[in-house]
Amino acid sequence: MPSIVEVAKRAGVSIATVSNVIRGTKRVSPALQERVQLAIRDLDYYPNELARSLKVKQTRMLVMVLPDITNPFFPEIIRGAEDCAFQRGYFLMTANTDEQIGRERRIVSALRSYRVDGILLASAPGKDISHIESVLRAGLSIVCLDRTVSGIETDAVLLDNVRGAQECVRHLIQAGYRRIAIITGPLKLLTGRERLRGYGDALREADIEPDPALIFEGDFREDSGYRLSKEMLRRRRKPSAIFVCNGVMTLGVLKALEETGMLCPNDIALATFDDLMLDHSFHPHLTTVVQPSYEIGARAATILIDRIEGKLPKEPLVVRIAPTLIVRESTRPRRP
Amino acid sequence: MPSIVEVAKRAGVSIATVSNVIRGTKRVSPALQERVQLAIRDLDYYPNELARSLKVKQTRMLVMVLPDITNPFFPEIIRGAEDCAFQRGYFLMTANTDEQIGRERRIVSALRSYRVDGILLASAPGKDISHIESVLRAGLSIVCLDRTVSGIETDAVLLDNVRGAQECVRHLIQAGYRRIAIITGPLKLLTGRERLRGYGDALREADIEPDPALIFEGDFREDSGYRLSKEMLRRRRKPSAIFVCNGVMTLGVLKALEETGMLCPNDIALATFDDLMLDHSFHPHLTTVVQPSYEIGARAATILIDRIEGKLPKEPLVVRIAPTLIVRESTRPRRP
DNA sequence: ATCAACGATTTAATCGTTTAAAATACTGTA
DNA sequence: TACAGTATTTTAAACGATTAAATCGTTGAT
Repeated sequence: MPSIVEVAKRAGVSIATVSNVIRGTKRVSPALQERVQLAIRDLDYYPNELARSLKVKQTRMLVMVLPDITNPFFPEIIRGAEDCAFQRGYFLMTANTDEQIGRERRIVSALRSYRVDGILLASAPGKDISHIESVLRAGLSIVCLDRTVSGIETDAVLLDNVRGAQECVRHLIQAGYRRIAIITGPLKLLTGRERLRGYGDALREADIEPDPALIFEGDFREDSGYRLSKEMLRRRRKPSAIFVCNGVMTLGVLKALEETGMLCPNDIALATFDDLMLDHSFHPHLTTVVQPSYEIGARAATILIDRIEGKLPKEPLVVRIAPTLIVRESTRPRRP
Repeated sequence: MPSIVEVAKRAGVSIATVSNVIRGTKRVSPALQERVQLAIRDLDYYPNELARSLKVKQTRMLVMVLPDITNPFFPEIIRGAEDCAFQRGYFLMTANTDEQIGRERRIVSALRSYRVDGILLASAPGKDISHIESVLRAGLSIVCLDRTVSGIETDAVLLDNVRGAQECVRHLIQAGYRRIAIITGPLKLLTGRERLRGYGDALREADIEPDPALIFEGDFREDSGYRLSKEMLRRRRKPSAIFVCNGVMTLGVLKALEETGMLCPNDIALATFDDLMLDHSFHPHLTTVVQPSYEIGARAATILIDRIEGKLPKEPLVVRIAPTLIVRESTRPRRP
């Protein structure tokens, strides 16, 4: 790999001149520009970003750290962030923690050593968050995504979970359902707690006292959706509707329904978070709280870059994005 | 961010000593080791990987460049590669090209400037592949994944597409289907062509002449599955089975089936590539050619790292991974 | 003709590491 | 006590860029 000195030599100029024509920092005469460009072509020269970053102390590199890349909810977020980053001259990549706080630590440490300019983080649950604290103290910018890291104040882009859940459950109630079960996310996750809160709010609003026997704590993975709904369908007093707090768990619920031979919405109604692609294939179509994923990603990247470039006031900025409720057949109004 | 000189100062030693205790390159006395470690703790020092990489000319950074992060086929590949990379002391991230060769160019160029050690590439289709050629000439290692870049010789990990398709179609024939339609991938992609070939092979093997009217070229996206199957179901002479060449297109096919009111497998049989999660929710369960995605990723990363470390002979290494056919209800044997 | 003023170019210091080579400290032996 | 031979530590030169400061040429005014 040729370096700037080889380009300079070949063009018969100093390395400063080469640098200036590449970056356009200073005027250089057309004649020299020409020669330098030619040398660059000839040698197939690509500036060494490591050296540049070392000198100017910024890498223009952003990384999104995600807990579970197999959750189809995330890819659109990536695209939104990527597009935004590119527009503003940054480069975005993705890393994956598998919901393990240990891996998250490792990755964040590595990113710190690589001196990336900023991190978009959907943190894995866990109590030891010292890696985040220390990286923040070191001056790296972090924007939280989808979930916050509890006990830490940063910029964040979050869904308005309470409202999303509330509207959805409210809709179920209006459609005539009363015994509404919920399969929540992990309650150590903000997302999990907030959606549960929205559920409770909607019930109380309609003077229904939330029944602890109808609240099932899942973990956002398919299997917990399967297990928990299996369990609830085994009970004598079954719910008339289930509200599932994310799309992946819903896959498990569908499997359980099928196995128990229950039909939706006649035997039981179903509403869910996250619009996976399965609304096309599963019959009936599911009533869903849809998150504007692309927008969430784009928004988070915007804030991150603004923060990096010092365009934001000191106080952490927390943005809540509104979800949309899409009503489909799986919650058809109940015949009285 | 403190640098090595600050650590050295605080510990009262030279920077060389600090470097030596961090990297363990040379013996240093326990006393000094102690002092240095302490200084590192106190200052919360993280070595600057940019400086290190600049000096030693390697970054230990690998990047997987994917065409479509929303295709659920890829995430497991990422995990396989990630695990392998980590084990061997590398760091892996992901970038996304959105199937646009232009974006791929940009990303690959950026990676080149960042001096990453290697790239795992599932290339976007396109004729201008000069960016790949030039990056290879520069000595960067690339392992192709899922698809090759036509006209270029590199290491590659590919599915045995011909065999996968062939076995699947053979199974359809044995189950009594004769008019078997195929929805292929884009034929400019190796994957697309090979699966079509397997389809043809299986038919001819059974003395059935492939009927051009039953061959539909899709693009691996959901919409093409929908459109093409809509079209084929409008025909007077319908096929008795459809073989769909990837999972995402199958979602479209299912939607079309539902809209036209056709039932599977009674009205039409269905077999597909890629086990998306939908086998739980869609009834009946689909006969599927399953790719061992995790293994593909792990294998590709292994080869990449071996190549980087010079453990491989010069000739490009091309590995074919065998898929597995899982027979489910969607291809139930036909009643004669 | 002289010289100030300006524009174009080069020189050289710097970023934070690694690592050969030099310097220093320590050991045991004669 | 002196010294060879190690073991440990330090010095200093890279790596490949950026950029302030110095230098070099031109112009144009006097």
